[in-house]
Amino acid sequence: MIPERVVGRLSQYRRFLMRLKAAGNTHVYSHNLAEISGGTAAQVRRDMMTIGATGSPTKGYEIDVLVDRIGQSLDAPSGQKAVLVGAGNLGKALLHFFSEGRTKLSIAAVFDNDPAKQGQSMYGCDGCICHHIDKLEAVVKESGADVGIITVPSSAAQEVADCLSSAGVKGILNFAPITITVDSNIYVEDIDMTMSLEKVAYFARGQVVESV
Amino acid sequence: MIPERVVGRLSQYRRFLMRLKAAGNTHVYSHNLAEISGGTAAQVRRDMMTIGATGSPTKGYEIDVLVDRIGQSLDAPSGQKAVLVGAGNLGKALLHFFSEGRTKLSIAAVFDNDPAKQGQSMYGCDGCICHHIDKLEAVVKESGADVGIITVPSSAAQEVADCLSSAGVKGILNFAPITITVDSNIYVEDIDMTMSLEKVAYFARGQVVESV
DNA sequence: AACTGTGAAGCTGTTCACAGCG
DNA sequence: CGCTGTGAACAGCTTCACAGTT
Repeated sequence: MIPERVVGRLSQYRRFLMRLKAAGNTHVYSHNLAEISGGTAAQVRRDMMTIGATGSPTKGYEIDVLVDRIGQSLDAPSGQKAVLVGAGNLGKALLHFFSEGRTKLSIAAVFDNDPAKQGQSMYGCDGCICHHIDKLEAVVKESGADVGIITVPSSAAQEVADCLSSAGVKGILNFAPITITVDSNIYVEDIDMTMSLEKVAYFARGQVVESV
Repeated sequence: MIPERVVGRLSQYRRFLMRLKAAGNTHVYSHNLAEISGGTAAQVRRDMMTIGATGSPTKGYEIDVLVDRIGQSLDAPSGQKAVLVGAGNLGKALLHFFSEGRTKLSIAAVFDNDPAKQGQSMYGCDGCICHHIDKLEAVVKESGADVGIITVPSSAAQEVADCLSSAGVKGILNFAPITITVDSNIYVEDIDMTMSLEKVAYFARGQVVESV
């Protein structure tokens, strides 16, 4: 089991590697990866150790091999599905984001309470249509999705989390700026934009960052 | 200077406190705050120590006092302004998000390259209109904004970062899934949704989390 | 010479544990 | 009693430093 921080960085590395590869490169050095991840070369090498990837002192790491190794470490071999609840601006934005995903992870279905949105086909969701939330459990079970994404307003977030939980998802990505409580065997990751903005605002002020 | 993690938690605490207050409460215990922040009571008390807040053994912390203290620690006394670049779905979602902000932080202006969006008035932005990016430097300087939010596609993110940088912002909240490089005295916070999703997907699989 | 792989050291943030208090 | 405030112990991650490799 890979530590959370490492998983995050591996995800970053991979995206960068794809980009490098597309640009025609075949190898990278640890310090290249360090640059984009905001870490050090030593840290990158540690991460490589964690997933058992190795490189050569002269050439660095071979991109194809590395991407493969990261995939073996992070991806479900047979693919993985997520459902998105909340088809507002944020939900739509995410569909666009994730649809460029060449990974083994796809959005299987979209749900929303708004009758006007139901039946609408959603970009990025394999031409699927937007369902009423009543269908959540059925769709999750049928599709075998194990990840839920919450992009509904705070007021509805807990309720949606409960639905997802009883539908059987194992992980939740929560965008509502509120703490949702679910069974402890479900992994919850919060993206709290308000918090991030307040952090930036704080550090943008006066705080001089040390330059070496 | 408060550590990054602490700033994040303080932001969370405050939001929860506002909610408690609205519900008619006057006091909280450290363990209440621990619950919503996913930490321990000891950690909450440490955080309180960091900002010099104190409570009483019998009543806990007084909400009004605490909110005030957090404000003194995090907020710019005279308010702070941010500009948002990229008025797509994500940008619009953020405007809605942040417009409920009762804090001292507001979105002063929105920019987008799309001529169809220019001149359009944007919800949540004080009735302001969407500007062409050419105006960025001028608007930033005039409004005194010191935070920039990047919600443009990856391909344009670095360019926007450069504009923001030379316009003089001191902090950037970057939603593009790519590492932007700017002068080291600018604080950059990345919100990498793809990474978060991949994390959730990873931990949703097989990984049994310890229950106490 | 420049990079990888890694034991060991170092840090930073977290938690323990307990004195003090209302 | 149950909670706060805090020195001290702890844990996990990060970085150092250097041997090994090509």
